[in-house]
Amino acid sequence: MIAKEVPASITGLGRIGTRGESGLHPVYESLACFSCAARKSDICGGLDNNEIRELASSSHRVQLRPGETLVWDGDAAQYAYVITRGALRAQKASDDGRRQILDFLFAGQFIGIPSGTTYSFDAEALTDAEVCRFDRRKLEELMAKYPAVEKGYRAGTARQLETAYDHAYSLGRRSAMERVAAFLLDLHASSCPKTTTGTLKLPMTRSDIADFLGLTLETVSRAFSRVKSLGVIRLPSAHEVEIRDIERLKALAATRSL
Amino acid sequence: MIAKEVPASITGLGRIGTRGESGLHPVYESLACFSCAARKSDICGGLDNNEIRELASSSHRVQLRPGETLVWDGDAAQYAYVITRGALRAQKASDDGRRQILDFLFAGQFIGIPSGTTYSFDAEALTDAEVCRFDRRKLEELMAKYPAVEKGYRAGTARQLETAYDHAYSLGRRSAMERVAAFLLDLHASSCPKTTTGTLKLPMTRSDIADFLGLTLETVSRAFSRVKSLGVIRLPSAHEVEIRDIERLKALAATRSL
DNA sequence: CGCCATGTTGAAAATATTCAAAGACCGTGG
DNA sequence: CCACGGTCTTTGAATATTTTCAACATGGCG
Repeated sequence: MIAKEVPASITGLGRIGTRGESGLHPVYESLACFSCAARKSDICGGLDNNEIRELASSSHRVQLRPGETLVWDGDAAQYAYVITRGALRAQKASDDGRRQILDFLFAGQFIGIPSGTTYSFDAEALTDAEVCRFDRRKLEELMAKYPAVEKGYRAGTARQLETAYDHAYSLGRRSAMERVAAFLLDLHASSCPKTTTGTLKLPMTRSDIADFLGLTLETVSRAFSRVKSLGVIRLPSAHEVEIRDIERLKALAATRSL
Repeated sequence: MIAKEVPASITGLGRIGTRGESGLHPVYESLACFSCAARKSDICGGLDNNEIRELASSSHRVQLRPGETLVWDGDAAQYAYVITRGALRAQKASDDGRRQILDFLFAGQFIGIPSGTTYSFDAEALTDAEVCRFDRRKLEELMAKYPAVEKGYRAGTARQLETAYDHAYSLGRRSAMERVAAFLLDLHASSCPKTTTGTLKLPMTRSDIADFLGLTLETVSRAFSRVKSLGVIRLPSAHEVEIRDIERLKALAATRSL
């Protein structure tokens, strides 16, 4: 399965007509970056509209279908990516079929920059998604040239480490109920898609959640039902969660019993 | 408890007499760095003997007693540290007394550099230990001036992330037996102290191991006994582990049953 | 020599998993 | 538009693993 690629420099909302066509009058040309969901992300956020042209000139938009794998754990890391649309999961898989999801990734987050030479996880699309692909060599040049990019990279890496450490605490020390409650709170605070009324739209399955929380899908489902029966959340559907009492949810996320 | 501090620039094995005295003839002056266990570490390893003087001039050696805390989770990160002797644990603690150890740290590893503004864990000495303290501001200057330092920092951070991801896999998806086996293999491959015959000298208690592996100390103790009874390790004492059959240990670390 | 922290082992209890079955949802094609 | 098939979710009951509670052993250190 080959992902579709479009140069970022000619992809943009300022254009009328189908994506990717060219030859229009320059006044209609608009950089995809200008309206990109990741415009304020760690990597792109530190550059002004002129500087970002340089970044865009060495980037391509890549389209992903649900289930499509963007990078493989252990592969040589030639590219770095910034997610511009949709959701992905970062995961470690073992040959006996077990899987640990490390994080769910949404627009603005980057993949593949910190590792020295190889990717340290699989990254797979949960939904239809779009990423902006950068050549890592070129990105290193840009980091050297624009300290803001370097700084953004560092901030992003620091956040990834922090996320990983909090996750380790959950996996090692929290009960199933606490993990599920904490998961919902994290999603709530993240850039996970939400309805206008604030209801979370979960792009992942119960099995994904289970593999993220170190549980089975049945245990996750039971915990969801339990939190619902306590009146703390509503479940309009299996993939929609309305948080009705965030304080009690916080209590559930930090209390060993119940 | 205040840790003792000694300027790194006048601490060294080339000196005769008590640590920290000054005024001797310059020919006896020897930089502590030259014989430092962390000389080849990520931060210091990229600098030559002349460049390292500049690094040393803004560093201090700090002595730690067992149980002493070097940095606190959430505190403003003014300093970065490189471990030069002994062992520390990096951990997350919650106010209800639960604790998750994120990593055991030995000579050469650094603490406190990636985070933007605050430390992301407690770092506490397991043994008598010594760390080399750097002002983070100064270190940032050095990173800008010497790309090798910057590169070492990135390599170190990438390794920390990789370690965290592998740990998440263990915590979320491995059985108690697998975790203990994998832990021993990791220690074996680490810079954890060993006897001349290769026997591991564990600087941590069963309780520390439990809090690292997301288990109870009883479960860890039972797993040690089990691996021992299988003839895969010997336990000359509770804190010494001799690996007798590393292939079978690897099998134990990757097999769900047993 | 004895004390206190640490480690080991056993039995009961709690938590999560496994196996199983039924229900809900989604997209497709008739 | 509805029926169909497959996937995902929920729930129940039995089982397995780990934890908890408890007792005893060990070992370092005054």
